[in-house]
Amino acid sequence: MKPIASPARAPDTGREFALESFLPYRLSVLSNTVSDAIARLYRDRFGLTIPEWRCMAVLGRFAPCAARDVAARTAMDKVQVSRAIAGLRKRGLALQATDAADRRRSKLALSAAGRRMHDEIVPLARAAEARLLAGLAPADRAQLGALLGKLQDSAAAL
Amino acid sequence: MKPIASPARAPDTGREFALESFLPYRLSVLSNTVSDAIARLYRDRFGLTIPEWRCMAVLGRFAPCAARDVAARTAMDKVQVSRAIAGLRKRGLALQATDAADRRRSKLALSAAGRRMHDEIVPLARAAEARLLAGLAPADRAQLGALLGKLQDSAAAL
DNA sequence: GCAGAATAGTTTCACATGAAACCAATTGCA
DNA sequence: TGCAATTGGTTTCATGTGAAACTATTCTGC
Repeated sequence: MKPIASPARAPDTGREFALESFLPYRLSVLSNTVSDAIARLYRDRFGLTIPEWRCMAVLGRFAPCAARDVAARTAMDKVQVSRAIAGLRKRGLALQATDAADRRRSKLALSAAGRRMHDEIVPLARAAEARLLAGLAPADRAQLGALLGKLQDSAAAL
Repeated sequence: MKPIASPARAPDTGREFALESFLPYRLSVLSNTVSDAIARLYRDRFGLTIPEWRCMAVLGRFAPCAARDVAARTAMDKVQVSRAIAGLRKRGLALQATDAADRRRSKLALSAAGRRMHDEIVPLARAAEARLLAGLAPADRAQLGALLGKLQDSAAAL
């Protein structure tokens, strides 16, 4: 039997359960395919993991802010954020200070080197996204965004 | 600062990089949200992991077949399949024999108990999918399927 | 027909990841 | 005021996961 190139999209007969057209499965496969490609880019060119990149993206836009704010904006938990920030700091890409107003909190920001890397990655990330969307007409893209939003709301309510 | 309930979908200004509207990020968050909900269902009610459920779904439809066929149809690698099948066998849900025509290959199938569990899960899985799609008109659903297909093709080509 | 390459599947090992424990600081309220 | 509960963040520990090694079998081509 030949390997199956990409998840087939056969119509479901109703009687048999067709995994390949089951939405949770399709989302998982798609997300993994995309994440693998993106992760390779960040890793090979910049030595970053996806959690590190997410933190960098948030700090690039909202610094200075606390780790809990980064967590809220990246859909990661505080442990993931703590480790990702530790990784960025170890390479001199992020800076951490304690917030004087509330000494439990940290004040996080990108270093100059981190900002440079961030500014270098952003266009590459946009380009990868553009390749992903290349086959879609502008109206399709808008529709896609709306549909993903609705699905996210339904999924959160499950 | 308040926690952010679900990934916001603010329009991108172009200058700043908006993680929350970055397609790979949105797909990852959505897929994780859905997978978590689905995984909880399988685990709490049936003690199955998602890889185990995927194998069960494929065996329910295509048995008897070899592990490599299961791998091709589930987008998992052979290690994941091996472990998932081991888990199913340990609980008497799957049966394994060696293929007489090619003694490297295995002949996998569901046991009677495995078939019963499968037939019990399928309607629940369909119901969960239906809840996920509840907010979408039939035309939207068709459109969603088409868009996910195009994205999958582009992503595989990255 | 046999030596080397390829394939199917399992196991091992090292590392990543998540849950829970933990420390420090702040808040709430009796 | 003071002390229990909460919050922010890190660390520990136990488990899950992936890459590579390994075994067994079959294919290839000389």
